[in-house]
Amino acid sequence: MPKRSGKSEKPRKDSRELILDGAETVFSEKGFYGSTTRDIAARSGVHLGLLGYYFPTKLDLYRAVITRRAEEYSGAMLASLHGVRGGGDWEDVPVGALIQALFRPIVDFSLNRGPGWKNYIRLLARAANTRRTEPYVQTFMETFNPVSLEFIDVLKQRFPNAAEEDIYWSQSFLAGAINHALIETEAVDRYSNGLCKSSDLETVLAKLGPFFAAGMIRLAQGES
Amino acid sequence: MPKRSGKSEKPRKDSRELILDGAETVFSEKGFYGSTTRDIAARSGVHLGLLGYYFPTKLDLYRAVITRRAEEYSGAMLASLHGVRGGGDWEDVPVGALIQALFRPIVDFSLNRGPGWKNYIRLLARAANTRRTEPYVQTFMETFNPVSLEFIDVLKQRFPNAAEEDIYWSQSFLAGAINHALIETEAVDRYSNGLCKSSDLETVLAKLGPFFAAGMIRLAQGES
DNA sequence: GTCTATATCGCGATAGAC
DNA sequence: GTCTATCGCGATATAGAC
Repeated sequence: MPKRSGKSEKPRKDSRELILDGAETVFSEKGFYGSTTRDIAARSGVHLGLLGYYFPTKLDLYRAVITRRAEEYSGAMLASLHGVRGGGDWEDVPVGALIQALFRPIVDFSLNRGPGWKNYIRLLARAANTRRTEPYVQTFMETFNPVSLEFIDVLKQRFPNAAEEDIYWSQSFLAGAINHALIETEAVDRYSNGLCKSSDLETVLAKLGPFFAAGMIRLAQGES
Repeated sequence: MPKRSGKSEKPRKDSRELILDGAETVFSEKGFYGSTTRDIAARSGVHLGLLGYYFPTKLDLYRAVITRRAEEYSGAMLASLHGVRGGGDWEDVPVGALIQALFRPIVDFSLNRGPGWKNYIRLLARAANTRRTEPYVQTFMETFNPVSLEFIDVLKQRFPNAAEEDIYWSQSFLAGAINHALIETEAVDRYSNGLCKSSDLETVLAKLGPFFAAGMIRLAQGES
């Protein structure tokens, strides 16, 4: 072990964790190709050569960043989604509440769990908006597709009479909107002259619930 | 001029256009940082050094790709948007028709005007989902922000009693959804096992109109 | 004016010294 | 476990061929 010789030494993060933190920051800001390993090494405060020791390739490093927090994150989303059901039937859950339950952990983790989580979530939103042919999104897909599929399954139970394709399109529209918000392009900040802030995820969640509930209900009624 | 000596010679594209075509293709698939000038040169069928002759930097090339089709594209969107008004009042235009009018040229150009346009539109959708701090989105913003602002202005007239911020959030959600669709991540293809195809922009447009009309109406009613 | 060859320098990756 | 040296590829500036 690197930095823990004696018993009462500072429990300082080891190099591997420092690298993951730095990579998380840089990848979330610049994307996979826009990030350089040299920049990641500098921000992590470790020597460049060490990256190759812990993570043979840049792709391995990216995957490790995704994997590190994946279980805690996807678990929180699924728990929150199923928590809103209570003991009853999915058909009794208001659609807006259902949507907000799924995304509540995103907002909480991004706002209240420190910059690491905020960076992580932005990194994931970037990956979600990337073509599936890119090799670096494979790990993201394998890890988080089950969450999306679970949500889709819940939607099917919530709208048992809706056409299946309308469920899929609804989920796609919703995913696009939330990812756009999580990337924080600051487009809405500019258009609104600061009235709306893309960093204000609480407001995003508050608006997103009724907005997409209305859209889903309309589509499910077959009015397309 | 490079390749047109006589009168009856084949009107072959000159190198500059070939480079722009190749760059459009590569940028739309891999993004700015994921694309290499060598790849662009190879796909354009020109020598690498020629890129530097016509476009000093990769950024200049990217900007030129955006600029080449910008006027025709934004003009078509604005014309279609204002065409749906007819001679009457914005408040009389159905919201779904208004949304579909804005995006109708996107679908038409992407599906019926050749691969160059399809690539161009995907490239723009990528840029729209990129943080505004990235230098390479500057040209995109300057060129297409007026279109978004015009649409926002129309929405304000269509919903004169809505809170301003709800107009901005509505536009943001809509932009996120359409960009996600135009990037064609193929996420919906996988979730639906091929039932829905992200390349099927006609269906996207058909679903998107009623879906987002319902969302906007709900938000405009103040039910957030 | 158009195009090619080449050199410089930063980046990803690796073998090996300490 | 950490750092050095180095290689091949990336972006790009330049000299000069046509």
